[in-house]
Amino acid sequence: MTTIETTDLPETCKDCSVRHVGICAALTVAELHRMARSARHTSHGAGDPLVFENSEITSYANVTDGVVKLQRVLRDGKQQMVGLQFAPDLLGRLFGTENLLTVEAASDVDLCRVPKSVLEGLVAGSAELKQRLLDQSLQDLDDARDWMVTLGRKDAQQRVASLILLIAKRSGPWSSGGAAAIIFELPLSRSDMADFLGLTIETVSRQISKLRHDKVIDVVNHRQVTVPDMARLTARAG
Amino acid sequence: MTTIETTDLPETCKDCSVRHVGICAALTVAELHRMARSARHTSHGAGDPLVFENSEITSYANVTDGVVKLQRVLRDGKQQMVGLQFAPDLLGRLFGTENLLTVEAASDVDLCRVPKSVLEGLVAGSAELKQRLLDQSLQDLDDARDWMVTLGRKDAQQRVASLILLIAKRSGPWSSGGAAAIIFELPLSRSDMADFLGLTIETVSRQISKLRHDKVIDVVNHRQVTVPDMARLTARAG
DNA sequence: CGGCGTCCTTGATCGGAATCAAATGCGCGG
DNA sequence: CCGCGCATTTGATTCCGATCAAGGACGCCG
Repeated sequence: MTTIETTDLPETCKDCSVRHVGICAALTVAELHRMARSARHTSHGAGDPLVFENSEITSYANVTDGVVKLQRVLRDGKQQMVGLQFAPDLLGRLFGTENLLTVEAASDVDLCRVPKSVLEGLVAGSAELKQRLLDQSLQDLDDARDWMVTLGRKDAQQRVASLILLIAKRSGPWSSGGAAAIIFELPLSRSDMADFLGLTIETVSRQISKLRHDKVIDVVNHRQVTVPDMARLTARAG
Repeated sequence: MTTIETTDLPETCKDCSVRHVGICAALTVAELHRMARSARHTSHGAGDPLVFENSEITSYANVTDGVVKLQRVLRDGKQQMVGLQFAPDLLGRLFGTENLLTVEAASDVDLCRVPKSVLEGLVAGSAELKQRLLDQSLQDLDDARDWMVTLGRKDAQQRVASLILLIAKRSGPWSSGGAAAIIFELPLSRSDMADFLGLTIETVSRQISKLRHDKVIDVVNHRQVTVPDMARLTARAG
């Protein structure tokens, strides 16, 4: 008896929000089964630690919902965020043996964890998957380099505007032409934002107040942001 | 008649310094021939522009000798260096259509240029090559994230020490145990260093003077650096 | 040898973000 | 409803690095 593809999908994948994007989109049904057999879905609250720096890498994880912070901690306790991952990004340094980063849930997060050996086996067998991973790492590299410019050459005002812009863009694909206001929830606390931006909490807060005073953004409850005019925010981001 | 591998090598590859490393090490002799047929070696003096931001990508290039700067320029003329490439790194954003970076020779540089379509054809056909490129981009990503920490959280002294340390490590593999002094040539001008570090020329110069005064490094002719004790330099780098 | 240009160093002052300190707002449990 | 704890905002002061401004050092070319 022949069935259509969807009925053959592993149970865990059937309703998965990332089934058709990210690395899962690059897999055949057979490969999906192989992965799903050892995959496990987990949920985490905002602020939960997901991976500790210097721990051994034993699994990778697909972000199926929420936002995850990647950070590096200095000996003196200061920390710098080096990336944010949204669904459907893959978490974990491929082919690494040791985690170089601390990973924390920024918002509530759902993960689909896959043992290291299983994913690496799939990568070895699938040129398409390898291609997908290469694409993501190249994109991450572009993003990291963009952020280096922000950290190295922008002042506090431009940095804060850059971050809000970044989140606005990833929150909802927005019609670039339209002048409609964008509304979204910040997945980051002021402290997180400071860590991302290489600033202090106080400076972040002051710059947000200034942007608000200048009517570039509106903020309610510290978290919900409205951007009436993306072009004006973009201009502030340098 | 059977010949040993080396006699079958393309002429251009026979004496090439990167023949056995980087992407070339991942290629079969046949693939090397295919690449060599359209490859072209070029030499460039320090400071020569190699690639302009926003230009179309038409070729990739293997760095066979020297050091290359990757930088991003802001509208107001400020610039931030986002990476350094040494032999045998591959230059050029894979699968991109447009250069997002300005590329300049930091020192005298030799390149082996390959048309975009030729290299991409080879990548499509060789899992090993794809793997090698994935490895490099993952390494570049790790490096970029390391540097984000430097830019976001370190003070001027630590930044300058970090850069000298980085160059020292890439200049000559040094026996980590030994206390022998390391001597090397800086491939970067003060201005380049400032661009890399998100500082001004004056601040870089002052910090170098301070490191010299504290006997952490010795400098002659502005360029030749001696590090008597790597551990002490590492400590200064934060 | 002397003059000039470029790169680097050093000094004086200024400004923006960090730090120190306090007030306000807000959620939560009693 | 009140009081407590935490995150955020706001204010005052300090300090590091940018900026402005000279002064060397070195190489190149006449």
